Amino acid sequence: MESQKRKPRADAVRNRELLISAARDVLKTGGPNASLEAVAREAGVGIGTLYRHFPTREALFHAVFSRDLEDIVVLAEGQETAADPVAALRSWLHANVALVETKRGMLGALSVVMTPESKEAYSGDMQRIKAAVDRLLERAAEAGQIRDGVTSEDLLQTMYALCYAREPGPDWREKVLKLLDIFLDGLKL
Amino acid sequence: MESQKRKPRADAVRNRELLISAARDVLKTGGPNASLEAVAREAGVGIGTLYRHFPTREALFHAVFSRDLEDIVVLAEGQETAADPVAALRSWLHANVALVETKRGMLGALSVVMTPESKEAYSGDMQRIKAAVDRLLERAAEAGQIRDGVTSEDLLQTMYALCYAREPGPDWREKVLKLLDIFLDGLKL
DNA sequence: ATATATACGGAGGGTGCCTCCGTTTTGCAA
DNA sequence: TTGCAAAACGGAGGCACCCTCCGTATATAT
Repeated sequence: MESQKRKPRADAVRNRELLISAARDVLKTGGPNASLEAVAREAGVGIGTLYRHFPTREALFHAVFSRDLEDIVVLAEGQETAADPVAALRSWLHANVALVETKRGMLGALSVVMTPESKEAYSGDMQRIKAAVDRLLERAAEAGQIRDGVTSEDLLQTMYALCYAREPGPDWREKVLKLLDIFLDGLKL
Repeated sequence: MESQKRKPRADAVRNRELLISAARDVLKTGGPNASLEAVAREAGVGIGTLYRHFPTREALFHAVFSRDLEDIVVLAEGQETAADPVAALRSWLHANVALVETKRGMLGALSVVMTPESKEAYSGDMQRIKAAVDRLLERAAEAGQIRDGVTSEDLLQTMYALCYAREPGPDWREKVLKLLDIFLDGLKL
């Protein structure tokens, strides 16, 4: 192996971190169309540096959210041994909504995640989430509690769609959960 | 009454129509973030003219879609006398999805409709749609076929959310209808 | 200490947003 | 008709953002 690699430069590592952190802030208020130049300014680096680290908007988003995605995965995997599969599903979805709520800007930004172009970039995390949710769905279907033929993708898409449909506001969570629960009820049988 | 009005200028009327027509084309391919300057170019008028006729992006969208909204309203009002309220609801929603499908660019653009800022501009058409759908919901609820406490806004929001969640593709309609039907099933009881 | 691979920054060219205002066109009345 | 004021036109201008490119700076390895 010619893995005679140099150690990564310290400034590069530092700047990357600064950018992610700045992006987190800017996305929070600016949503998915937030200005990347603003991110660079906030991070105190040149715009060129931003683009070198993250060639596309999606790449930056990915870096910002991969940790949050991690939380979601852990949550899903934690539910896998729960007694009531449907309740587990519901509970995971609710937790998920709550997470989206706290992240605010993430709400809009997450929609970017679901677009086909970025599917590839996210494949790693998404794969794990999908796998976990699929196991939950399968368990519930086997227990005869929900219809089958419903994929984790269906469920995730619906959840994010409902989150995304409504502007943040005082009754945001309440409304989203209401619609989500109706959907879950439709799943039963 | 001092309605001593001048006749509206011919060029103004003509340009307005050109703009709407150009906007329809540009939105079809460009989605909700399409360039307004492109619309003006396409229409062969100056950008200033566009902004004079339509002070905001929403105003332009409204002009473009008000005819389509009209179709939807007529559809809803036509269902009001149907025998089975739930079937009527489902049938209207399906027709609605089909309409969204044919309009393509409308898909994204419609999301603009649902944002709070534009609520006012749309109040006219939206009021009629909501009224019609509310009557359908009410009938179904009175017949004891669906839960109550669900508003037309809930339903519309969900439908548009599901339409919007998925990129157009070969199985677009199939998937959207699947999810929508699940939701409707959740409504029953 | 020096070389060189790496990374940095920001100028530059392109596009879009929206406003403002000098110029043109149009409807109406004389 | 002609004249004129109201109404509409167009696009320049100022600002922000996007993304690329490349001359300059710097960290690592020898």
